Amino acid sequence: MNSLPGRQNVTAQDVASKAGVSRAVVSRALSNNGSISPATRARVLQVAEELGYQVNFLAQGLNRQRTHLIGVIVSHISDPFRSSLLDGLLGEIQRHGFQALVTEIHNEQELAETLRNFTQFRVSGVIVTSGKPPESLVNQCVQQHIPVVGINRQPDIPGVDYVCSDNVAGATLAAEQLIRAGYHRFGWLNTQNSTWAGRMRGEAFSQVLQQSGVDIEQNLVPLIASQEGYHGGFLAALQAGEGLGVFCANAQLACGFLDGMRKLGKNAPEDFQLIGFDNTPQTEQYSYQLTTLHQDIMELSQQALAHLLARTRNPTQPSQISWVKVSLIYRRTSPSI
Amino acid sequence: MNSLPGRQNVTAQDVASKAGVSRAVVSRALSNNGSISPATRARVLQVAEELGYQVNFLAQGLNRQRTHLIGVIVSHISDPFRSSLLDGLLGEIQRHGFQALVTEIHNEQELAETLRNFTQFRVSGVIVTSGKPPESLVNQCVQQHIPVVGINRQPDIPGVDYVCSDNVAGATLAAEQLIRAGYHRFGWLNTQNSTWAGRMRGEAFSQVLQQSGVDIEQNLVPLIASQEGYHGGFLAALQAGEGLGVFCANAQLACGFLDGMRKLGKNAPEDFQLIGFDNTPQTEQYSYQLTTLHQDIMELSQQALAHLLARTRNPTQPSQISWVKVSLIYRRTSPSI
DNA sequence: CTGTTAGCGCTTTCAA
DNA sequence: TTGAAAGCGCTAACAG
Repeated sequence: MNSLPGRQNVTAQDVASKAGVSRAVVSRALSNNGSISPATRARVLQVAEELGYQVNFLAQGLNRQRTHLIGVIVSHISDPFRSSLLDGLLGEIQRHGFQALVTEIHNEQELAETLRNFTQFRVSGVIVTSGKPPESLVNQCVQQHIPVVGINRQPDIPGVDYVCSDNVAGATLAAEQLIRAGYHRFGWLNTQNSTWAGRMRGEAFSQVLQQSGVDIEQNLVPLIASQEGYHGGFLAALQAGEGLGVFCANAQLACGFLDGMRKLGKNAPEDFQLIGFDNTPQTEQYSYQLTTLHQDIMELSQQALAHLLARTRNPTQPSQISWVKVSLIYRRTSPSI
Repeated sequence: MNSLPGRQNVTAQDVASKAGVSRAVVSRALSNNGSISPATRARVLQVAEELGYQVNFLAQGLNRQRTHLIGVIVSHISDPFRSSLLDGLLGEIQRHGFQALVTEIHNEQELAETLRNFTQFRVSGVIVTSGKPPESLVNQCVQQHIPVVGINRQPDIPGVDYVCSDNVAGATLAAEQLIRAGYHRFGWLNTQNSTWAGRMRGEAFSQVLQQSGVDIEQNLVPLIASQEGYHGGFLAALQAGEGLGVFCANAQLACGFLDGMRKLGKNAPEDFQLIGFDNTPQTEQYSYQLTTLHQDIMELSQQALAHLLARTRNPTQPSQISWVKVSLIYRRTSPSI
């Protein structure tokens, strides 16, 4: 062995020396970029292996002006849907040979800082699953040819691609199902400070009901939770009247609402019906069995990566937006008819 | 404005030129490292601000041989406890001014690759929440002075620090509570391929029972789930006999078990009692109200970071291990007496 | 096909 | 206190 014990790190130069070639050849051998004879290539690879050579990504990135890093902006990852989405995204990111730089934000200012930090690492792309990035910063990314894609965000920044679940289709399925179940009075459950996706679902629900002849002034009851998540839904149950067909903006609110109603001695589907959104693992559990709209996380993740890669190839192409199909999963709280 | 529109990126040289100083001075101004007169410092900072200068982390890292990145190895992040832990870790990592490189692994081989990739980015530290890193690779980290800390891992690699919830204390609390509740027959629910932490909880439970005079051959029933998570617990309920005081390795199994029992028409605490581990948000919900051992995620995360920082200062110190206190949260499935 | 060379952008001795 | 200069480790254009 000629690797000294205290040796910090083996570099391309070390490999070059031992293989009797120049640094450049080593670079070519490892990146199969630039011509090199199969024989030397093999020899270099062999030596690299022996020496346990690992490319220094910082040096590489500094040169290429780009790393194999993808920045992911998330929030509230202990929320089941969000952690499932992150799960899906990480899978796709890694499948494509990237590594994820994940930052959890708590407000828009952190989002801005994060975006800056990402560019300082010369990431290959940014995925935003939470918050709304300031347009000026996004433009800086665009200028630096760093693709940005938003998931379930309002698609309104030029140069950014979006992938969203088809909220309108989802709301339509929900409305139709509740009408089919014979309901004439409806509830729409959402938090006070809803995301864009949540609001969109509510508006579409209302619109479909109206188109079906429902007097929404009289017969569509807004149930506005003063806080997010399970607890918000639980408390909102106190506001709920009798015999509603309820559509809910997300799974956590829905589970909370269901439990809140149970505490009041009412249950679905006997006393009301309930359709949630997201189809998180919890909604399937025996104690909930919530009828819910399934968001296709695999598809969302795949589309997100596809957009990043496409825009890497063609940075100036017009903003793309894909709507991902949702499907209604019939369970106990609003059974199939 | 003298920043050209198509300008790729403003560098320290740009700032230096405009401020009429050398690159070196700019570096000093921004890192307050090396002496510099307050006046020039202020001027440089001012100019940097105007030009919107951002340090190139790749160049910086290449020089310093270290980035402000911390690698985090996770798995199954859609699991509630794991996503909560990741949440806590990200919070701590960011609070200390680092960014998280998160990789989800599915087997030990991916773990090894990930560890390599982390070192290729010259991370400041590695946190392992899943899997068991090969000792040889960890040693390479140690040699390169990259601190490694394991969370809830078996503490057996020299040079690695560990932070673990106090499983023995938890199991003891559970055993005592079930005994206090008057049980003479007990169940221990775990998955077939358990983590080290899970096994440890089971062994401690058994031991405490034995010390309390329970004939564990006769009266400690092992309930071994053939799969992980909620579903595993659900199916395991079929094996469960009557009138057991059950302790369970984690929250997901416990929720599944509870639901499985309910499906069989049995409920806690009437027909059996159940104590889980983890205190995930779900265990608190109205439909579960699971008595459970709380893992202090904030503390786990803080200790993990503390170890990383300590070892950064003193890379060769002996392996440290901190046991984090757990507490029993009394809820319906095994009420306080 | 291979080697030489000139950087990528920053930090850090070492003199001045 | 400041500047010059030597890298950190790698890539890519250009000759040979």
